[in-house]
Amino acid sequence: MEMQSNFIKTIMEEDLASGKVSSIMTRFPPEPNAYLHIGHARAIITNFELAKMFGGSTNLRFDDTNPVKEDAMFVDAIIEDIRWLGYEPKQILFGSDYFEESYERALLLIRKGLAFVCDLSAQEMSNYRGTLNTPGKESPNRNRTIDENLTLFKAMRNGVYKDGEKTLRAKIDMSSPNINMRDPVIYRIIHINHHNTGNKWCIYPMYDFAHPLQDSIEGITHSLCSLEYDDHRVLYDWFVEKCEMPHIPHQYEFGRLNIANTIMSKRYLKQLVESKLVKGYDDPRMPTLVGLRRRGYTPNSIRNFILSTGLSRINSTVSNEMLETSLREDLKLQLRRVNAVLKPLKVIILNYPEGIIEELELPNNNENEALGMRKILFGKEVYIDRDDFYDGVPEKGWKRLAMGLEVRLMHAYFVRCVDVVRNTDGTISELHCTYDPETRSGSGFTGRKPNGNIHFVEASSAIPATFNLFEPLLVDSDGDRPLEERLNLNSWTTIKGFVESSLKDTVSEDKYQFVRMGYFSADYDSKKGNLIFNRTVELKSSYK
RNA sequence: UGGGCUAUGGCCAAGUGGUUAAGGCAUCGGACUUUGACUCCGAGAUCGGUAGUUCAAAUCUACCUAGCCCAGCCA
Repeated sequence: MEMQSNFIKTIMEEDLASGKVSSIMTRFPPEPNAYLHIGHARAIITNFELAKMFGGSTNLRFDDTNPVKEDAMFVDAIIEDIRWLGYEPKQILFGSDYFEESYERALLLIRKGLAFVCDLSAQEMSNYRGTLNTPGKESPNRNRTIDENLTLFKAMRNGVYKDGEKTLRAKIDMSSPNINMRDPVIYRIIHINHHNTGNKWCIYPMYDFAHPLQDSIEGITHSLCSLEYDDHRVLYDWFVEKCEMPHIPHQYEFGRLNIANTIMSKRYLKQLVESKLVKGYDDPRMPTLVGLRRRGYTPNSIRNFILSTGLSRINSTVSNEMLETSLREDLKLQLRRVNAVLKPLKVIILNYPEGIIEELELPNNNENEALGMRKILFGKEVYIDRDDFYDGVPEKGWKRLAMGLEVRLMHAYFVRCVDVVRNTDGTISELHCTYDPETRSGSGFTGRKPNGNIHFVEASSAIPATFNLFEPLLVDSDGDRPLEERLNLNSWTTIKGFVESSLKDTVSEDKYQFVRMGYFSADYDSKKGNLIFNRTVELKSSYK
């Protein structure tokens, strides 16, 4: 799938055409403090695809300027996720790689009289900032001499002060209607071990200061971020200019992508994991990339999904069906279409000879010959899905089995239900059917039409398997209701059934289309002798 | 009477003054079908509102309305 036209692509084309830039360089700048989710996928895919489209490249840069919130453990996880999606960063870098240069640029700002050391406490600074409707007041320390600022800032770096005791602030405009311009803090004091730089630093640059510098140093041409940074762009440009950065990057904002009924906030995902409502960040119900992967989503399906949603300056919410459609389309021609019975109902074929097992040949994927043929078994006892039998008189239009009706067991024979055997409590224990040898698939029989086609698994060779079926974690999209009330208590169902014998060597992450049932992927816990499949998505169905 | 951003069918989204406003998802018809799948046909918007500019506007202007973001020493 090609990336469709969007405003950023247009900007890049124009910049290239006008000579404003000679090549495209983008970056994906995650903060290493959480697992990546499908929302991040939009940023990753957009940055990489856009650069690739114009022959440019993309850096992965960990935005690790706040050691109190970040953790090295996420670094490897994020790299792994990006590679899984199929992208290779030109370079893997850290914001902390630039601490020395950031410091030098801060010194430059001070020397130019554009930054000062401020003694205000966090609370005082908040009071001085003013409000959305009223201008702020200037810090009493705003007019310190350049020499004094230099001395103080160096002392900050040297660990003379405690956390929060002083900050370095840009000197801009306390009455600006844009609050970001009201003398923003650019360095704060944090005495804590940093995952990369250890205890080398006790002052850390703020995002607004660090980011434009990082972009400039790396030669980023188009720095893409989300809409809420729109108000920060003027500050971004201010730092690039005032710090006299030789390369001038430009920031462009685009909207975030949300999926209906899916919450992606870190706080929420963490809450789900810590309260054990899910089994971890890679729980197949989670919108994390590790969760989607475990569920069975492919990198290509995620990429196509993201590209199909387009890109604009609107925070959009698309339905989950778009993601599901991408998965089906990706896998449709790639996978073997095999038989699995999720809710087994035994069928005895009364007139089929005892002790005979025959082999039936069929295509692995009737839309893709390249996948070849395989054999399945058929015998006197088979399993069909309970949902394929209607206990009673079905409405007309029913296209499966019921007492007295005849259906085709796909690629085998027509069978007619002649008896329903029940347990003492009235539930069905097994079905008795008869088959018609003349209706063997491939024989060219056209004498009559069956009442539908259902799949089956031969009983003696069937391999027991566990199936995990999922529903959304949330039951509705009413964001105003408390989370606890929105949780779907049936989001995970485990059932046991059978798969055809050809699946015996299935290994973790193997994927199949189970005929009429959907796309499934072998779970990480699946192993020979104990097959476990996650249902990634169901097949579409017009049956109500 | 703070600032910024946005507004095209149910959900996304092309479109940047000029034939019947792309496409995808969803929906509803119909054909086909050894997956109620797939595939194939067909159906639906006058572009937030109003008033202007123009021979001509979703595209320009003004005003209005609605939604989102901003007052971390978070990113």
